[in-house]
Amino acid sequence: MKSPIVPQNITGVLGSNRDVVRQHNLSILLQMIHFYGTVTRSQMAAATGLNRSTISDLVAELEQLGFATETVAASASGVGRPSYVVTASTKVVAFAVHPEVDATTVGVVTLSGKVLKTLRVPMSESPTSAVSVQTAAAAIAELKRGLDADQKIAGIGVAIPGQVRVSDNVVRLAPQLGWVEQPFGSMLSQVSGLPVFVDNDASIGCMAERNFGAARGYLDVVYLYAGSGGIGGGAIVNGSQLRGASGYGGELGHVRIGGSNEKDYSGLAGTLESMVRRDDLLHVFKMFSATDEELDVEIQSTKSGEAKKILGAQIDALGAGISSYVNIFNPEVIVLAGFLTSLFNYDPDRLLAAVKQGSLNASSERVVIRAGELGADLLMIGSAELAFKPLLENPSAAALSAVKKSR
Amino acid sequence: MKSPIVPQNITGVLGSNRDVVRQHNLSILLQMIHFYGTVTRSQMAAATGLNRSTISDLVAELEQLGFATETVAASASGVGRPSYVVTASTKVVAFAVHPEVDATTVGVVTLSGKVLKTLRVPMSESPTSAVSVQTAAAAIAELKRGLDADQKIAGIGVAIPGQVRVSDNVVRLAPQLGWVEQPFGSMLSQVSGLPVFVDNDASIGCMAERNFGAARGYLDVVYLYAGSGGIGGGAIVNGSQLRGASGYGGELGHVRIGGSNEKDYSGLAGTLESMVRRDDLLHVFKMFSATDEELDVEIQSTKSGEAKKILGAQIDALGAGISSYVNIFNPEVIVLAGFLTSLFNYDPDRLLAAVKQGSLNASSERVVIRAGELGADLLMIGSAELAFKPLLENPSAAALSAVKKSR
DNA sequence: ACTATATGTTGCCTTAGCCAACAAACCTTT
DNA sequence: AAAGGTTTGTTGGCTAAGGCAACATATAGT
Repeated sequence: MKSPIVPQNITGVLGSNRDVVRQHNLSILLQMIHFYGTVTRSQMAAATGLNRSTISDLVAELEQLGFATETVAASASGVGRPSYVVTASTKVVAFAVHPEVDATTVGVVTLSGKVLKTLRVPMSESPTSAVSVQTAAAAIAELKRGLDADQKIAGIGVAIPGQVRVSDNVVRLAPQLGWVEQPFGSMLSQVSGLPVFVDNDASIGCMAERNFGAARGYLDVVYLYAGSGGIGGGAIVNGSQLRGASGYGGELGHVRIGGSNEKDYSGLAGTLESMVRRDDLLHVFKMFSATDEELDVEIQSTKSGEAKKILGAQIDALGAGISSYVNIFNPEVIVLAGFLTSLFNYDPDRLLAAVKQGSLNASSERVVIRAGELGADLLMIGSAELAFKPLLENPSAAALSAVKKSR
Repeated sequence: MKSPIVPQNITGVLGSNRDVVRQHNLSILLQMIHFYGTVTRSQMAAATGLNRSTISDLVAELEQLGFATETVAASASGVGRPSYVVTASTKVVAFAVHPEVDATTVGVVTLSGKVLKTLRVPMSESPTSAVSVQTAAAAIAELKRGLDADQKIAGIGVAIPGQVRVSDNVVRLAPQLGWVEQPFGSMLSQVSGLPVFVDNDASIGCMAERNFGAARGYLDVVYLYAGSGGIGGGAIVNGSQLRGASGYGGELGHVRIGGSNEKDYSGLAGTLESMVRRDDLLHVFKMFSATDEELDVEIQSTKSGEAKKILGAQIDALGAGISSYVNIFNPEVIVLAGFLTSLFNYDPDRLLAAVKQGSLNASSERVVIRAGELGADLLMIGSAELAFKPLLENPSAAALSAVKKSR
């Protein structure tokens, strides 16, 4: 979208006034307690540069809004009067939804970042979007029953294995699920009565690892996830998520890295996804399906020459792909997830060598490759973040839904 | 660099106070007149949402700082009292420096975006960094003599054909010039007594096209420039320049797109730069050296079958590269510069087809490919922007140097 | 117990931007 | 030419968010 060149502030307006200052400061403090879990008032003052009295006032407002809780310091450590400890409220929650071919997973996550509960609803066949919406809505209703009456709901975040137009929450294409142009967001919003935020699963994973996991606090991150459905990616550029004009950015699996004519799940030839395939490994190990853990055991213990050959080729291809991303993004850290972790662990030196070989010296000299940390909670935490985002950006304007108890 | 997850504001501090508001508003208004040249006070009020009286006050401060000039409307158009017209001062200038193998170009650019004068100093041999610094300093001294005594200098911006560590203005590697680890910024700063800002030429070109040229106002841009020294690139992600952790980001020419073993100027195989080579075209046209204009004439008028074959292959390779960038960045616009413009114009349909073929449908559906607009002034304007940036971000704290007239 | 240190609280102050009324400059209509 | 309508600039006073300084409070060390 065309827009003024001048940077806008958080309100989307160019000018700042006192209201914007207040909003910004509330937002900063709420983000601090959200991301770090527990922060003392003195830490807040030090980090923000704001006056003690101002912090006091702001925290009081956050508490009144129901987002924060103040407690006296549990254990006093150090000289001086102990500072109050501020914690994110457990009374504010968001739902997370993750539709897959064989199951739809739904969870409740608190503003304090804790996954309260997850429900995995197995599917006998790949669900249509309508079925998936019904399934999700039912699971959410079920989870709602487990909430207290005084809890507030920020909304629903949805992680889709496919391309999502973020502006209106439409799934453009999810090859595995067979969805094309499905307005998942409005469908689920209609049924649930809650605000819904939809995004690509790998983008969500990237953001979650940046906010709470292996890439925590880094400003420039490349994230690669590989599962049975192919390779997805995400990137953090200068601290903000790479989205692109419509939200389709970060498709790092669909980048051409070789001359091969082998096609990937989206029909593109010679891409990273076409050369690093989970199915090829399952095949050589004669497995029909396997969890990442089961596959990892096979990979790390294999004695098969053919398996070693395939692993080597996949590591080289992954290295070539990563080296391109090193040249493009000059990231500080590259986070690998899914079975890419197994490839990395199988022969880290070979992967690093392949990366070095394909990238410019200066760009690659300080880059770190590591595995994702969030495991099973990754997409639950990440999807919930989508719903928390508006609240974090403007706490005093947040419109939360109450939990209506069914009688 | 590791940092708090919470977004910082323009001061680099987390908290906002009244000073920050003032700084932000001054910055916004100065950016408006800088980028748009001439803005009325009523336009400012409409764009920023600030009150008329506030705009009046802010503009008065900018005028007092010497950055803006207010004039009564030249031609009144429309009902109502005509609004004052605010213009960027021509009294504030920056120098631009562009070292190349065969020449060093130096220019003066005003805050209003006008290139006052350029000096091209031809070189008999590729200059060392020391020689280049001396040449640039001499040219700057020469240009200074043409300035008025009441003009102020913001600094010097330098565009380097190579990788630059932006944090300390060190040229890490400039293959054509043969420079390795040259602290060009501090060297030139020492000699000239002015603040110096160094960056990669393609990154600067990208930023210039975004601020003043073909990508003006877009939030997501991919820029590709090809000259005799290879292919450089840049990207704008969500409105801000892709820099990477150390400033080496955006090396879009060094991304592997094919299985070829042909190496590029940085020794990497199968990259875009290795497959789209200006030299190959010069060779087929039996030219030893040529300007982009001369080469373009040959390209558009050639009847040679071999030339057509090479052109076709290069267009396909360029299309493959662009399609990767479409998948990665989901940009709104792709700007081509240097002789890539000629490739595009030779057969736009073929290039577009190659891009479509290699990219995901959703990502490529709205992307526009166009030629750069800024021509010869590109790097002068862009480099000067580097020097203007601190001033634009914090007008009231800007420390400008006076023009000391030699007697 | 006393001191040093760090943090919370309180009341007052400063100031950027807002507001409303009025003035000024333009266009249109009579 | 005068009157009315419209838009913008100017002025004086107002509002409120954050700073400040003094004091209160809670810890550690001696």
